[in-house]
Amino acid sequence: MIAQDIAIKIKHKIYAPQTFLPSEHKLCELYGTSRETIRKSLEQLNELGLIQKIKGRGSLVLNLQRFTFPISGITSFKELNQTLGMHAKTVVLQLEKTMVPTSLAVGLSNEQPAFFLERLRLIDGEPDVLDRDYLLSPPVEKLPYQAAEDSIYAYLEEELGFKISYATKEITVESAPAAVREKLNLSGEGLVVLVRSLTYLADTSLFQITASYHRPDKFKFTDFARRKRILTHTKERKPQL
Amino acid sequence: MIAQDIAIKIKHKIYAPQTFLPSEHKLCELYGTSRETIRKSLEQLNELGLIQKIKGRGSLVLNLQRFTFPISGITSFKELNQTLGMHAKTVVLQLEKTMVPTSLAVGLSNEQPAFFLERLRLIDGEPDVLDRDYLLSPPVEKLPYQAAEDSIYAYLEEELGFKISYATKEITVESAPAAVREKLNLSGEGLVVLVRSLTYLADTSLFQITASYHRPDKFKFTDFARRKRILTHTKERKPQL
DNA sequence: AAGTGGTCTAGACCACGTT
DNA sequence: ACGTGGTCTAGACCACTTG
Repeated sequence: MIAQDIAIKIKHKIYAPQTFLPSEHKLCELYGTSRETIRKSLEQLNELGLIQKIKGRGSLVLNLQRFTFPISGITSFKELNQTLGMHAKTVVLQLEKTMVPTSLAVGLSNEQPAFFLERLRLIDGEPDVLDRDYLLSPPVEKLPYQAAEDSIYAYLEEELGFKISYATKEITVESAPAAVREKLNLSGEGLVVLVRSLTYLADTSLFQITASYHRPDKFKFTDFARRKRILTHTKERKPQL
Repeated sequence: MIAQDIAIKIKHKIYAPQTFLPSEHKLCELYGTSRETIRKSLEQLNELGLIQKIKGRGSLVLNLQRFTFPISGITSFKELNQTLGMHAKTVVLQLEKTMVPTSLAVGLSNEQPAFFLERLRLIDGEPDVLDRDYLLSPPVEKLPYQAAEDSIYAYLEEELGFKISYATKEITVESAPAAVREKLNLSGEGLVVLVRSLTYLADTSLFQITASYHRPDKFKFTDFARRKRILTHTKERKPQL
C-alpha cells in the first residue's frame, strides 16, 4: 500500500522527476511504520524503475516514462488500454471449449481441455494484434463472453480469486499463417512478431497459453531492467591450458 | 552471497526442480544468519524466476530454463556466450572517438563526445547481430580494443569500477539501412529486429546508447515476469455519465 | 559532523497448508 | 497442532555524500 501510494504521487508529479523522495526516516514518520517496512516499499519502486536509490544521497525519482508503456510485466491489454488512453478496441472472434492442440503441449499430460479464445485488437480502428489464448479448464471452469471482451485477468483475479503469479514470454519473428495474415491485413512477406506466453498461478500451475501475433510495423516492446549479478557471476571455469 | 550460493546449487541440481528448498528456518541455521536476511536472499531468487514461494508450503524450485537464455536483464553478449556455450564470436568492425549524432540525442546537452563501436556477432560462423554502441566519454575515458573484443561490461565494472545499474530497452521491427543489410547478409525486404538500449550507472548518468540489429530469423527474446499490482491499480477514474 | 541509504538482528504475530 | 512463508518491529552498525 505504501509503495502504491508513493507510486501514485510520482505519477501525479507530487514527487517530481529528478527530485529526491523524503528520506526513509521521514517516510517512517509519514506512514507511521518502521524503516524496514519503508525500505521494502522503496525496493518495489526501485525494481519497477520508478526511483533510483543512491547511497548517502537519497531516492531519486526517475523520469523514464514508466507509465506510458509498461508492457514488460504481465499486463493485460485492457490495463494497457486504460493506462495509455489509446483508442483501442477488442473484438472477440471466437470463444469455445476445446482441447489444447498437442503441438502446443508444454509437458501437458495427454488431453487437456481448455477455452480457446481468439481476439483481435484494434487501435484507432486498425487491426494491430491477434491474440490466441488457451485457458486451461481446470482451473478455469467458466469463461463468460463478457469477461473475454472486457478483461480476462480482472475476471480471474477479482471474480474467481485467482492468484496470477508469473509468466514466461518468448518473442520471435515468423511468417504468419494465412488466416492470421488476413485478419491483420498483412501485405508483403507476411512477417509477424510472435509473442508466446505461458502464464502461471501462485501454486505454479499453468493456466494460460497465449500466442500473440503483432503487425511488425506497429509492434513495440519496451523494457526496464536492472543489472543483476547473481546468475552472471556463476562463470564456468575454463580448463587451464 | 547467499542468493548466489543457492542459485548455484539450483543450477547444479543440488536443489532439484520441482522440489522445495530447505525451510527459511533451516537456511538460517545453515548460513548462520537471521530470517530476514535469508528472506532477502530468497526474494532475489523469486524475482529472477528461480523459485516460487508458496505460503504454508515452502520455496519451490522452478524448472524454467532460466540458465539457457537469460537475455531479459542487462546481460552482455560475452556473458551470454559463456552461459550458453554457443560457438559465438565477436568481430570489432570499428572503434573510434567521435561525437554522438544529434539524431540519437536523448536529451543530451549539445556536443557529446563518445566512443563509437561497431561489432558483428557471429554464431556458428553466421552473422547474427550487428551492435552499434556509443559509450559516452565522460564517463568512459579510455576504451582499449581488447575490451571491445572481449567484454565491455567486464572492463567497465572490474577494471574501472563502474556501477552499471539499469537500462531501458525498446524492441521494434524496422527496415535495415543498406550498410546493415549487407553486413548481416539480409535478403528479401531487409527487415531487422532493432533493439535500442539506454544504459545508466548507479548515479543515474547515461553512459551507453546502443542499437542492436538482429537477423529476424535468428532473433529470440525470452523474458520472465512476475505479476505486479502497483502500477496497474492506479486506474483512471471515468467521468460519471 | 550530520544525514543518507545498506545491511543485519532477534524477536513477534499472522495466514496458510499439512498432518 | 505444527511447520511453513508473510509481515513488521526497534534497534544497531556500516558506508557514502554533503556541508
